[in-house]
Amino acid sequence: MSPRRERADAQRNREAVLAAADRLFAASTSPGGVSMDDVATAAGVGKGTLFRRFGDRDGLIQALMEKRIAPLREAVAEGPAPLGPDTPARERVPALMAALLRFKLDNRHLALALETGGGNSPYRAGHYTWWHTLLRDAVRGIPGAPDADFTAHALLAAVRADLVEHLAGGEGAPPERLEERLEAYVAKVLA
Amino acid sequence: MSPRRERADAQRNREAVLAAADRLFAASTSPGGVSMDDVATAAGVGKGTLFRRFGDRDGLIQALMEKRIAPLREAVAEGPAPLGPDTPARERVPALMAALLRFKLDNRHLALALETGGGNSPYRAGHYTWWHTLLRDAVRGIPGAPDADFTAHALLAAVRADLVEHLAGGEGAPPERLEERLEAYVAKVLA
DNA sequence: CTTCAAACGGACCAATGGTCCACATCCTAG
DNA sequence: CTAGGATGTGGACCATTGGTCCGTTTGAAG
Repeated sequence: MSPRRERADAQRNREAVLAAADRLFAASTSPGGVSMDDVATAAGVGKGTLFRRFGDRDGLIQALMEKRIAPLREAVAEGPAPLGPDTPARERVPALMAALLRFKLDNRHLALALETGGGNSPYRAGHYTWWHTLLRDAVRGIPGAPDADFTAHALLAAVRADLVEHLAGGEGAPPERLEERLEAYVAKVLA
Repeated sequence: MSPRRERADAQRNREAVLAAADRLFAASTSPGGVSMDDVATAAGVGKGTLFRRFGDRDGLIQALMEKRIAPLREAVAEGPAPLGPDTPARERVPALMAALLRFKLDNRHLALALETGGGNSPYRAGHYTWWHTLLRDAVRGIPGAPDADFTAHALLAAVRADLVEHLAGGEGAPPERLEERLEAYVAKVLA
């Protein structure tokens, strides 16, 4: 039952891999430009180690993402308003969306890697389900909003990594402008 | 200047490839399950021919898509209301969205292949740009709607192939239900 | 120090998108 | 009808990449 603490070298390697991967993804323009070999090499680790730890490419990216998003997740799960659970729905939904957008802006490379990564849709990732459930329940608390389940999906779609990348990266829209536009849009949906 | 008509065998082969590819994509659950080799073999054609004609995987998929969507495109560009250009914006936007959703439902495999295909985002495909411009201009005609450019992006995001697939395929939502939900959502956005 | 489960690393594998070019086929000029 | 150049063909070949395997090394418990 007691899973016997992680070996010291294992831990060191895990962190090295995570760090290297983060660096590489941030440096590359498109996630596809970073191969698992690259990551292993940059981390000074064999491929076997890499795969043993993270299972597959997707696992690595998810681990990376999880680490980065943890603070936000916590703020949402048990923090104060306007993100925490005690916030009135009307105020919380826009706040959640704004936070998500900001996160994706700040972590474009990772979000992109996660969402456009393998052939498997982002909709199966636990990540997505978590946000969807959260948002859906929040939307439910707003009278007059249409079907909460679908609305949550549609709202999340509006901040998908590649769209954000297209708007902020491809076209040169500054973050604030995007935030404004999203805010207005969300307001309209919840009106 | 006159590009000298396409050779007869070439045409025959092109059609064979298109047909085979369509069939294969329709049959496979995920687009990744269909390799270029598969297509070539199924079409009774060499790989060289395949690539000569369509350039690369993406080219093939785009050609396929183009063929399928042509009627809808035409109906929108020069047909009668509620899709054609003479439709009042208030009525046209929902109609466009409904038509797009239905199209994606009817061509799930293709839409999926196109949007989740290569590492390149769907946002660079001429396909997307066309719809976005169209929708943006239509939204502009509706007083009270927020920023038309962003709204168009957000609305299109709500009918992205993988989301549609997730809702209609993964969960078992019947098409009509989806259409209703989308309609209500769009109405809200344009209210 | 001994022991052994845990971890390592890199050679190896299979799949796949894409290229190349010797050869076949079509079309047209004469 | 024929010849010859343009166009098209096919499949061997290549490079890359995610992922596996297993003989060797290493950390840590006793």
